[in-house]
Amino acid sequence: MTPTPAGATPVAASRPDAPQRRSRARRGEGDRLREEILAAAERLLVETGDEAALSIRAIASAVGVTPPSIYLHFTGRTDLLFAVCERHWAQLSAAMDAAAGGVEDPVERLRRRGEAYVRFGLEHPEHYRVLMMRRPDQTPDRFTDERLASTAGLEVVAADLSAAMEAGRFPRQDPMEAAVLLWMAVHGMVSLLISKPDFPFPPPKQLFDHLYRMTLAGFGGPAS
Amino acid sequence: MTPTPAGATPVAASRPDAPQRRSRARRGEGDRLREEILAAAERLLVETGDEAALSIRAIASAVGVTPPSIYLHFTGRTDLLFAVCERHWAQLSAAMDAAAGGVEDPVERLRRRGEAYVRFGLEHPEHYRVLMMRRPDQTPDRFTDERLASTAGLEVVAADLSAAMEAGRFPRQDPMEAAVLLWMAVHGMVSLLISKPDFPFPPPKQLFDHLYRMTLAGFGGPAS
DNA sequence: TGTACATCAGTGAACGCGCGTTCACTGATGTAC
DNA sequence: TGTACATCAGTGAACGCGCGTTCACTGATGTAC
Repeated sequence: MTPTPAGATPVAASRPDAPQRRSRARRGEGDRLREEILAAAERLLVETGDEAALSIRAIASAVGVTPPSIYLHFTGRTDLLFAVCERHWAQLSAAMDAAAGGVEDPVERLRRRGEAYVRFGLEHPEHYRVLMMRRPDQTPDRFTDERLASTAGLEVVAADLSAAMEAGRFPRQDPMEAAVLLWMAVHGMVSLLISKPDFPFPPPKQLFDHLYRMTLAGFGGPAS
Repeated sequence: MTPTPAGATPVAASRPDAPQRRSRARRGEGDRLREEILAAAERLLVETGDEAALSIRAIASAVGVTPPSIYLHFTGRTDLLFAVCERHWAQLSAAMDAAAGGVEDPVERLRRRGEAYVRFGLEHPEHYRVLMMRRPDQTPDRFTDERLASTAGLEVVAADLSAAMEAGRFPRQDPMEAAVLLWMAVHGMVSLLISKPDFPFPPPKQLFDHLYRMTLAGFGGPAS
């Protein structure tokens, strides 16, 4: 994911295929290992699709290093796990911002953010599971409240909803609460599709269109 | 949960407080242990709120029996775990049926079923997690498709939606797909409330009312 | 330019833990005679 | 009514596993003199 940091002079620098030998970092470059650990953990998460596969030993062996080395950069497994999560949060909200970028119409902005949210979830199911579906006692406190709200983009959504209400495109109501409901709707869609992949759901695109009609465009008149 | 089966003559029969000693079952009553195991597992699930607490050893000790005894009635941990789940499915759909029982108006029926669904989820968060949020590879095949659909009550919801459409109370659309969307909406609400209990959500009742307005009652006109 | 030395990136071996599962067994219970 | 015996509900001890984490260590790298 992250490109190899510049200055990695050694020849056999961590090839993802043969993670057997790893060249020791040079004097000031101890942090190189930290990045490699995070990258390997990320890769393991994607490949196995199971957060449980991120054991200290598995990660160490994926990097080509012994387990104790992990502790040079992380205080323990939990710390490492959340360092990985940290990146996912940024990705999700960045994906939504990118999708809405440059669009003026507030309803269309909402639609695009919703689509991006669903797409992120379906394309990174295990990331989404860690972010949004984890047991709360396995989620650190700093990943709640404002952090969570900004990741889901609640303020932005509420602002677009307000604009839509101003323009008479959406019935007047508490924009923040409506934003939460929209969040719950897309979350329900993503998490159910992730957890029950064998259930004969309609295709995601069709579902999302229908959801959009039922919650946003459908207001004020029957669906087509 | 289940009452002690009749004929349990022994004096110190499994008191939930002091599960130390357990009287051996009489000759034909080997199945008594099976029930006690299931009850203990259920109790552990509720008390700890963590499915991971249901280890063979923990359950055995809760019953007052040694670990190998479990294998007299279950082929392994997985088998036992899903035997416990089996009961939750029945509970969820029974709760919804009870809530809608005797109500004629289809929209009101939908509302009551939705409320019951949310209530079940919030009152039994760990049950709900096992039922609906588990990794698919940790859920047995027999818990998908028709089973899942009937637990969520999709057919009944679709029927009520059809009736509501007939009566002009809801815009015409594919009732089964709309039922799936309503399922996703309540699921999103329940699962997010469960996974992020510290997030400053509005109170569940208010959320559900708003959700109901946005999806069902809100169609055809602005919310109050 | 050469050498002693501090620093720093890691290693190797081991710890204790709880887990699911197995196997050979025991001892109370009921039944056949 | 009394006794040998088959049955059945469990037990006790142990297995191998992967885990997170620790501790004392090594050996290459750069720096001071």
